[in-house]
Amino acid sequence: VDVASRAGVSIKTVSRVLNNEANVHAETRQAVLAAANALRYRPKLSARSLAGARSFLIGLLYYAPSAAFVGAIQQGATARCREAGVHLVVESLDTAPGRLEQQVEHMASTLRVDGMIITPPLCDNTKVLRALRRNGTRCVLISPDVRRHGLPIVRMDDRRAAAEVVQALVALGHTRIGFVQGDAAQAAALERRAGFERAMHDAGLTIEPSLVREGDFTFASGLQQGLALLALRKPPSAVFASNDDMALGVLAAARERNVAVPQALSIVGFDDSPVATLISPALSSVRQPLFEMATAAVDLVLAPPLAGAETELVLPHQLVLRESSGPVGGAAKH
Amino acid sequence: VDVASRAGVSIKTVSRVLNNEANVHAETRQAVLAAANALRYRPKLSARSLAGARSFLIGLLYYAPSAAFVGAIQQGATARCREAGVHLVVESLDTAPGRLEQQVEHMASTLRVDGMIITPPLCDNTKVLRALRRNGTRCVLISPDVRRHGLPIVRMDDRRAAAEVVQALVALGHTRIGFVQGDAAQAAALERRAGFERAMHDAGLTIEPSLVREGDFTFASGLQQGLALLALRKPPSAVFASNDDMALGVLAAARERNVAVPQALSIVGFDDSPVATLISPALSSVRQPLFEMATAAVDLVLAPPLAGAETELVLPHQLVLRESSGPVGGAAKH
DNA sequence: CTGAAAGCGCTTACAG
DNA sequence: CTGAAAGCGCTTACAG
Repeated sequence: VDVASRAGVSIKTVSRVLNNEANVHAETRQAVLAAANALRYRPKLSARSLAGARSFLIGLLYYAPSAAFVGAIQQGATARCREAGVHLVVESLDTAPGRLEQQVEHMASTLRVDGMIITPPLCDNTKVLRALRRNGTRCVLISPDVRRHGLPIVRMDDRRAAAEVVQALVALGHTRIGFVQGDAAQAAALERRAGFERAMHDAGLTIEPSLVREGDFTFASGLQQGLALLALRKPPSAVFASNDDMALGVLAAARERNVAVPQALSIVGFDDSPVATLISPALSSVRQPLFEMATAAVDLVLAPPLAGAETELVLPHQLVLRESSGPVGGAAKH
Repeated sequence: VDVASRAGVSIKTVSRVLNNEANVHAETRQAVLAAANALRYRPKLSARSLAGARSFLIGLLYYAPSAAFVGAIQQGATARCREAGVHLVVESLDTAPGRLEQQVEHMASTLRVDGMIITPPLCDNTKVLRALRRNGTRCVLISPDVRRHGLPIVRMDDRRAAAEVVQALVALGHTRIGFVQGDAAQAAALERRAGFERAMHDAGLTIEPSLVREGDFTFASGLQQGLALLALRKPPSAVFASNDDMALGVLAAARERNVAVPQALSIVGFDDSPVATLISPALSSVRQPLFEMATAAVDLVLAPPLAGAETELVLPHQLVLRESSGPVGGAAKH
């Protein structure tokens, strides 16, 4: 009202200008802008939200995430939200009681976010997704295992990335390449394994069963399988671990057995977690485009409702070769 | 309105019941609750916010934080917010343009959060704090360097924690204890150094200048100072690095010089970052009570406005001794 | 291109 | 212990 009277127009015109609507005379627009500026006027979100169809709030849903994941995702999400003039509401579900749908339902119905970004493993929780759908909440899924939800999806190509790791190792002369698989309950673990197998096959290499080990994404399992691999009569010259935690386990195994890395054993991980550059030798790994995935997810949430219904965005990853991998039978360090 | 008519009362009474106000007849209360339940009624936050004095939103302000920090803080903050029935809005400021006050001002005036949790280094940014104060936003600071803001503060005792590290090393028989300081621009770095010096003094040990090195909290500086310490004519038997990144650098230095850890060199870090248990030997470190600090910060934000004005909460840390530290001249591993 | 009116769904301040 | 009225600050739907 103050802005309107100062600019000599109606509040409706102020609303139009501030919402960048069409059909406002250029001069009128300037006058309103000037008045708003002079008065340091800021529209109140709760009023806009109550009267209109949008809340200017985007939800980000976590369930027991790792610190590195939260850190990377949120950097992208908050940055994009700031640019888009919306705010990011972070919700993490209680891991104790297990009535997840109910928690989600309550959250969605009181808060009325414009859309919600769902991270693993919730993006594969049918009940949670159904509760959200019932509520009419627009959802975007990040890296779901299953892709038949009919919801917009943002992910990377785990299979291809894994294949590229193998190709890089082959290019360094490795032929005996060990593989440590992640938790088989997660599709990413199987995707990475499939990529490993495909690339080995494409390179004309046989996959020796004893070189393919089953871990569970933990450091302990990496250590255990690393020791097992090094104890083989003919150990591998390179090990590709399905994530960084396990790669660090393999590295610890090599240390324990006095196997030089990368001279006698190359190690490559997956995730490019912060720790990769906090150890020596720095760990070769696959950088997941988490920042970009989060950015894209915000865009999809904000996109016209029908536009992205079947969208599946596959963002480019990056293989980062550092000190932990090198030519087979490599020269001494440095 | 629907709930009111179903329960046969006025909307005002419904409001009273749902807000847990006093002065409602027990039977009336039950009837309203039953009606609300049957109708699956959920109060709409934007309407409550517009009409009332609260927004049910708490802001969490970051500026270029580390993934580990965000992960730990947010776990605590989101959990507590869920319990308190409020929502956490995460804002990270643009690191590029530098008009931080303006960004903060815009955010606070449009969103109208009930309060804001400010993390380092913003909690020491006078301009940001002033912009928030001008706006009337209730602030709680996490681990500020300066403590004269007249604002509620939540922190840990860095000095005491550092002293405890030294005491633990002394208890293991160490007398030649090296110290790697963090970035002197951060008060925590100086606090930890002060704690180191005090404990050395209290233990009756002299501080040899060559054993006290200046790092900057990075892995590279830890590596560099670690190498310098090990190159001394009489190297230390233990090194206390002011954070985990630098401790990992010292560990890398020990590896490079073939110094066994912890047999020939004990190493203790600070932060207890996720990586501490992802390496071998697992890193001894000081666990910051970040989860608890976040929880407490939410409580302070929600507390009666005047109550916590001068509050300073110092939460207990924990020294976690793992494999990287051991008795001086320790026996072989295992 | 512009505006007057109604209404979003709650809480507040007041009366009884 | 309960309720009728006004109002929070915007957008919507409509008229011109």
